[in-house]
Amino acid sequence: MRKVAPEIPADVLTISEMCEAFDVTPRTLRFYESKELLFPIRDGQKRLFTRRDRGRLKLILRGKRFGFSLEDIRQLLDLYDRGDAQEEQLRRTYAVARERLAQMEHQRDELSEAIDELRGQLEWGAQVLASFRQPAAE
Amino acid sequence: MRKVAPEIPADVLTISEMCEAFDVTPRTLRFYESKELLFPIRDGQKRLFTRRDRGRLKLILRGKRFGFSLEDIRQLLDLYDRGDAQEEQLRRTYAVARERLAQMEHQRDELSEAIDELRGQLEWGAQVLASFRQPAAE
DNA sequence: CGTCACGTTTACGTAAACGTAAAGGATTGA
DNA sequence: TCAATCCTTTACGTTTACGTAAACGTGACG
Repeated sequence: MRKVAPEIPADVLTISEMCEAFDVTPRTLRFYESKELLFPIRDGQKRLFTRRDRGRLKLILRGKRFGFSLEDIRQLLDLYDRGDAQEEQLRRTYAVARERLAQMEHQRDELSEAIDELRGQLEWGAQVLASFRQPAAE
Repeated sequence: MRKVAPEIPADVLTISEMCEAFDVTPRTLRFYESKELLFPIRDGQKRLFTRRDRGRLKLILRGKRFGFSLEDIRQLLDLYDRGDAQEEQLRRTYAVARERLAQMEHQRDELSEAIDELRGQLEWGAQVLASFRQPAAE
């Protein structure tokens, strides 16, 4: 039974429950904690992840999908955290996000170009392969 | 003056000429040689890059634009090299390239999704920012 | 002869985001 | 009490594509 003594919020998850819930490994959660992205409370030795941690992890994973580095994410999270000077913080977050968006669009465009070029090569390859089957008529 | 003695082809480039021509660093060229992607000949200590090396480097750089790893590129280059069993080799190269194309398209699609999602967030952010300027009418 | 300029080798460093192993506490059920 | 889980910490390993530093060779020029 979980110790009832100190004030441990009821809705906390153990590390394995967290892993289950978010499909990550324990190593990942400990790593994020070491990087100050998460701040689970302790029940003796054990980590207990609060609702706040779950919210943060959700944002972290979303950030990763956006291609932000963990360090970027940490900074953004810290901005939300402090909650003071709301407008200025939001403005900065907004700026960072816009920059990142521009990067991603650029990356997408380059990728698209490479895809087109590679498609061209493939077409050529396909024709050469076809010519093996049907030796050139000329 | 370059030693005239042994049979050194005339159209070779020194390492710095290569760097100039392809906009890479010496370290890169030595690294590629160590990975058996390039095979410059030697004039004493010095590397001399032949026409063949230049052709290979061109392919290497193109391969990198396609997002192939150097190891992938090495294998493909080796296939071209051996030049035997033309059809089978080409077929395999073709297969590898198609696979890579699929990967790239997938990556592009994911990126596009993330871009759209991020755009949404930005729009939201912009509105919140606007609301700071023009306190909510309700 | 000294000293640039250019080249060489060897080998450790870097970045990110964890993986993986070792060794050991703590709780629980049989 | 033994063993099975679950958890912990510490710390080295992985991957890729080079960067960077140290120490030295070689040839040309003044």
